[in-house]
Amino acid sequence: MNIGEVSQHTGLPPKTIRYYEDIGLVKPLRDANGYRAFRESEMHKLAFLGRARTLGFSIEDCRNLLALWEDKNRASADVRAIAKEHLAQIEAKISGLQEMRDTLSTLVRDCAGDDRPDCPILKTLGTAAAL
Amino acid sequence: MNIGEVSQHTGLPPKTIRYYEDIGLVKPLRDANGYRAFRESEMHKLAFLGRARTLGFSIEDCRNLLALWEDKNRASADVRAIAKEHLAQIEAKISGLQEMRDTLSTLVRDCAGDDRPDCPILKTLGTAAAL
DNA sequence: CCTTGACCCTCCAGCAACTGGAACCCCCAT
DNA sequence: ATGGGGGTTCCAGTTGCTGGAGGGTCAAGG
Repeated sequence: MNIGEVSQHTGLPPKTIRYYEDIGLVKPLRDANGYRAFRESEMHKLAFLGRARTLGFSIEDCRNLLALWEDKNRASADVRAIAKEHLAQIEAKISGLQEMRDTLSTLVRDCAGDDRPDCPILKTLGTAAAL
Repeated sequence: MNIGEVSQHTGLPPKTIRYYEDIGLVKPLRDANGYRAFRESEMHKLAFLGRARTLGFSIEDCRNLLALWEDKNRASADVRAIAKEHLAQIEAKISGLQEMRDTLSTLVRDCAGDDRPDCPILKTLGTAAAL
């Protein structure tokens, strides 16, 4: 399978697939002409990676998850630990963003948004320690 | 004021302050010895920047907000537009993360997390199209 | 006067995870 | 042979800093 076909099947752009090869996540064979030749198994790995990435796992997490995926003797606890840690990070990120959102939406609500120069948003950014 | 003092007052690391000068957000004077000499106004700008950044505004947004802040004739509508746009992006990010969280927490919940190799997390990553 | 330590300076490299572009090769159809 | 749509490599840029090397400056203490 050429890179284009793999790209279609996995939804990953060719650039990304090449990048994943660069950093050692997949190791496709090569045709005589130098084209990458992906086996089914490589494609499945890439699909796996795509899904793990949409769940927000870092590349390093993906590398570990992939190794566990390939390891028939792995303990599910290992996988779970990675996922839990990641989940905690996501939750932290969510609450950080929610705080931002709350502050910002208050500011936006209080801002007339007209032609006058008076603006609570700038006022807050200029003086508030309450951020 | 030297950079260290400004750093203390604003909470921004010196490296960051130098970086902000690099990209033209502040323009401190220089002492004879080459040290940056910040005026009050520069420090206020940096404090402003720090707060805008904790609200998640991009550097480019900050640049615009700063210009508006300095412009006594600005219309609050301009500021509000930037803030609203940013708010929308934050909300998009939050809901993306919430989706991740929901999927992940289901997976983590369903994973025994013991010594056995059977793991619903890897199973899902390996096969699910439902991501 | 010299040293020590805490400042400060510049410049270069690197992080994450790609993405864009240049310059080139390859293969098939017309 | 020519055109178009693959593929290849390598280099640079993105965002917003951060770390480190290698060096100058300043104030205090011996």
